[in-house]
Amino acid sequence: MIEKIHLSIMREINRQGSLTAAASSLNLTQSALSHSIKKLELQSGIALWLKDGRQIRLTEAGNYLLEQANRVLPQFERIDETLRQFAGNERGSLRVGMECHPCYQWLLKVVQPFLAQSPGVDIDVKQRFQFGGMAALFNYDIDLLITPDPILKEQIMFEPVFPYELVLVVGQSNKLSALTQLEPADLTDQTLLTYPVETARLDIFQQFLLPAQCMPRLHKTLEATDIILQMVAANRGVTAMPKWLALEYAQKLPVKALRLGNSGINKHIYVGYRKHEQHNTHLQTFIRLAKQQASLITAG
Amino acid sequence: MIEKIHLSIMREINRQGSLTAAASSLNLTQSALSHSIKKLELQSGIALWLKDGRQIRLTEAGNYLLEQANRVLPQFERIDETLRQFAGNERGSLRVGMECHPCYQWLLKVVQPFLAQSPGVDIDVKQRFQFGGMAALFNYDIDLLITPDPILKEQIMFEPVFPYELVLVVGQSNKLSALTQLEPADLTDQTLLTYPVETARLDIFQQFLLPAQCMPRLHKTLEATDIILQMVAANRGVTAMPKWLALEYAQKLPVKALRLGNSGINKHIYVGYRKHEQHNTHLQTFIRLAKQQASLITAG
DNA sequence: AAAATTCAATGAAATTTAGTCATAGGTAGC
DNA sequence: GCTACCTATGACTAAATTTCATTGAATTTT
Repeated sequence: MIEKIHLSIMREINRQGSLTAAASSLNLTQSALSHSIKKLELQSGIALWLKDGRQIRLTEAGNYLLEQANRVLPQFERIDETLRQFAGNERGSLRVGMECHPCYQWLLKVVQPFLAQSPGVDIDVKQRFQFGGMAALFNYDIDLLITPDPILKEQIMFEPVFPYELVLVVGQSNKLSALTQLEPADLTDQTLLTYPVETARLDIFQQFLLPAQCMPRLHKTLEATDIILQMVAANRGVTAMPKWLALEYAQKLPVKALRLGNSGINKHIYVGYRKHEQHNTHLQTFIRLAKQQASLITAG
Repeated sequence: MIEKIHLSIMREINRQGSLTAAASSLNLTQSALSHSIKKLELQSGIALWLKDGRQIRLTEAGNYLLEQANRVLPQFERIDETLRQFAGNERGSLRVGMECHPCYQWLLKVVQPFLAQSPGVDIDVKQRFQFGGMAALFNYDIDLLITPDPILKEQIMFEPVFPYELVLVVGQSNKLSALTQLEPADLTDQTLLTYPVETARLDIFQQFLLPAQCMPRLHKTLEATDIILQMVAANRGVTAMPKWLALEYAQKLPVKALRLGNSGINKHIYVGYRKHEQHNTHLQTFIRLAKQQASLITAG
């Protein structure tokens, strides 16, 4: 069986033109090389060199093997180089899971500087999970989970990244837009638009409507944030979203952000990761950039 | 540095799902494999597997290396297979040199059965030599030389392949076509068409005209046999070629073959090869087929 | 033409490397 | 909690690679 060293020998003898020179270039004695090639030819059952006196000429088979050496060896060299990059943390990938639909715009603002800073590191964003984000984190389907609802577990570390207030967004022609602050009962004759996830994961239900045993007149689900906002602007319904995002939309569309309850619904976005990976450089770089971006938003 | 064995280990652990199974599949003990991978991870300075209890999961770097293993190892397997073919004489190439222009048609009839019989062996035909066919043979530019003029040398073996008579081909409207046999003087008012080689290599000069101190009225050279024959048919000149080839053309064109001198010019085509390669299977196969084809022609 | 130099091959010895054995510590399943 | 199975580890061993010392042959130099 041909080994890598055999390919190296073929290439080096060809490059150097003599056994002695090839040997020293391979950090071997001439004797070792002589033994090696003899064994190789014996094992493969075929002459690779024609030796006339001290002249060395490749046989056909030898020439073939040389070609292969020049083809295969660079592949090993690239593997070595890439592995060195992995070891030096210059290469890798970060699989980010998102359980926070409206955070997508913000995530984009984190990904950009991250990619610029770590040229060898790829980012993959997943938004659909068969058994939820936590399971995906456990199963190594993702490395980082962005969620407003951390679940405390022994193995998983959660860090708050930025605080936000959940507000209700209504169209300017909606009668509610006259108010500055809402009570649960205000929604009973409204159409509520949300992402298509279980109500258990919608804070507008969990923290606002259900405690007061109120329900909206109608609950419709939509995939795309932009479309939801268009609907709200047309007064076809109302929706809940982080205040910072609502304010962004309010600049472009005739919508208004209203506080939910007396003191508002205040939450945090968290990032979670497997505890034993807390020293993963890429992970921490990402979190640092995420916090940085978050502070820009909350400040603005 | 990554070695082939490391790639094999990556692939086998992935295939088998456990160290123990991979070890036995590699004909190693579990211990040996454990030692190996530990050393590999230590040397490359990077974890390739995450081991949680008895579960094994690849790290990113490990996954990368696995991909490379699945890409590179098959290349080794192909090299091994090809080398085995070389060793079993099922593969190789034969570089044939030709110093006999009209033999080309005949060569094609030899090449065809050869390629069919030896699927792994390529044939390369060379017709132009910087320093002549013998030098090419010496320099390993060709393995076999087909020539009507063997030069006896210590290192080179020549074998006659088939006898032929050199005849003059004239157009049917040529006045010579009335004769059955020619004397040198008959050509003094003719245009002689030959291949563009030195007259020293043209038997019509060496063996017929020059001994009688005769010369044709005009000597024109042409590259292509077919064109020469067209010219002869149009009575624009005469040419010399082996009788068997002349007869083939006589069936398609209005030309006639005439004997040169009393008993004709009788020659042989020879094949020459380096003496120490007399046991080269492909060479001997080729020569056998060549003789076979020759006997078909001389019989017909 | 002789001498000196360079190169490759070889056998024996030495060294390094890889592999085995025996064993211990865990985890998963019953 | 028991059993079966898997991995890790240290000491030992076998095998392989490499070196050393030497020889013979081919080139080059003198």
